[in-house]
Amino acid sequence: MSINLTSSSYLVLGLIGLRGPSSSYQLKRAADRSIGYFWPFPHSQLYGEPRRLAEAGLLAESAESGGRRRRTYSLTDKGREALREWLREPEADVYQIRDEAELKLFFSELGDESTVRRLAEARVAFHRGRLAEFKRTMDRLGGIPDLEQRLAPLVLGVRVELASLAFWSDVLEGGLAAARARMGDLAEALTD
Amino acid sequence: MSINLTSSSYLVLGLIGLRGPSSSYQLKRAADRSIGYFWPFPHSQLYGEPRRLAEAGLLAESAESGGRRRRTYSLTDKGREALREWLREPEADVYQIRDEAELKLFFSELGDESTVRRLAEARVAFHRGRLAEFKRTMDRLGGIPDLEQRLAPLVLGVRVELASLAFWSDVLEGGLAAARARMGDLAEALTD
DNA sequence: AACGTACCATCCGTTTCGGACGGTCACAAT
DNA sequence: ATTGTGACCGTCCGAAACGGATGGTACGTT
Repeated sequence: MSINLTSSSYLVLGLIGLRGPSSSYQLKRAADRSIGYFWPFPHSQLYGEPRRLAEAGLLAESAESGGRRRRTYSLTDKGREALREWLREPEADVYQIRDEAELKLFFSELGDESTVRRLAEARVAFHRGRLAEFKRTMDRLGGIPDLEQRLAPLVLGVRVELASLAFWSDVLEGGLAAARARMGDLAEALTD
Repeated sequence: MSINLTSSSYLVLGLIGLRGPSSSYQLKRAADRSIGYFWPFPHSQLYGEPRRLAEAGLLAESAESGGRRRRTYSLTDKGREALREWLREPEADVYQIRDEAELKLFFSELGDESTVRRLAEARVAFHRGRLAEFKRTMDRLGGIPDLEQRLAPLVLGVRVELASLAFWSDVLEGGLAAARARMGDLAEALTD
């Protein structure tokens, strides 16, 4: 009856904790607009995982209405407790960045001379796009009070995106050497 | 005979392109110290993928010596061409961040009041550690000339890590509101 | 000769992925 | 009334990724 919970399990539990009773589709929608940026999650998992959690007693499942095959899940006490326990632990095991652009950058000496410049152009546009998306979300949620926590990962996201954008802009303007020169003081950051 | 090449395929091709003929084990070593930071890659793939690429004619395979089951792979012309073509395309399909800490941050309102602070403490230490690692690598490679390209992803990594560290430090010092206030000017970045 | 340790390769059960497919509902145009 | 359309919704399944367990080799040290 006891299953092992992954970060993805907690994503599901947490989303339901924040939203209240939800169907898989609603979870997918909610994830796409928020935490999906920091934890990619294929929609098919949003159907499988809740079922697993329901079997383990962490969620309550209620099937529904006529032709619709929709199921609604809600947190049980056990589920809420599991979530709290996870949050009590400040450890975060998973931290992964997977960026094909950095792959191309690393191998750029195997291409021609325009490789880096063209890559930088594309990446400046890309990160601008992400920032614009983040801004839209922040503007949409900005007015609502007591949202500091849900906005927080977005704030971190913006700061990371600004750093990436600055890097690629520097590459575009002054090449790799410039991007390195404007890196900031590493030694200082380490001794504070 | 034609297989579909993933980013991971190009990681293998590229690594061999940079290093010259290499065994799987050498690739694993090389990846761990460099590009592995930006493209997680389980060691078992470093044995399977080259074989696949050899079957497709992109790598040449040479088995070796006595008891050792070691195989050495080198780029064929076809492999080198595939790599160049990939580099010619500035598009980068994959960009994923997967950070369990951001998950906990997003759901922090479901925990107790100390959740965010404790998380921030742990994360400051974590990102300091990553920066220290990056610094060691940069110092080790810093002296060698003509390494600008291979250092570049590391430079981006440092800049991103500095941004993350700054975010969590701000949270620690002034809470989420402070972290948001010191976010930098989003509108400005978007209009440049 | 025995030991320790780095080096090296494979296997295999499990999880994740993502796209294809198929169905339902509300509403509007015909 | 019928058809159309687009959003809504759920499942399946083959393929790929994952990562830990296992087991062997080379080589220097004691």
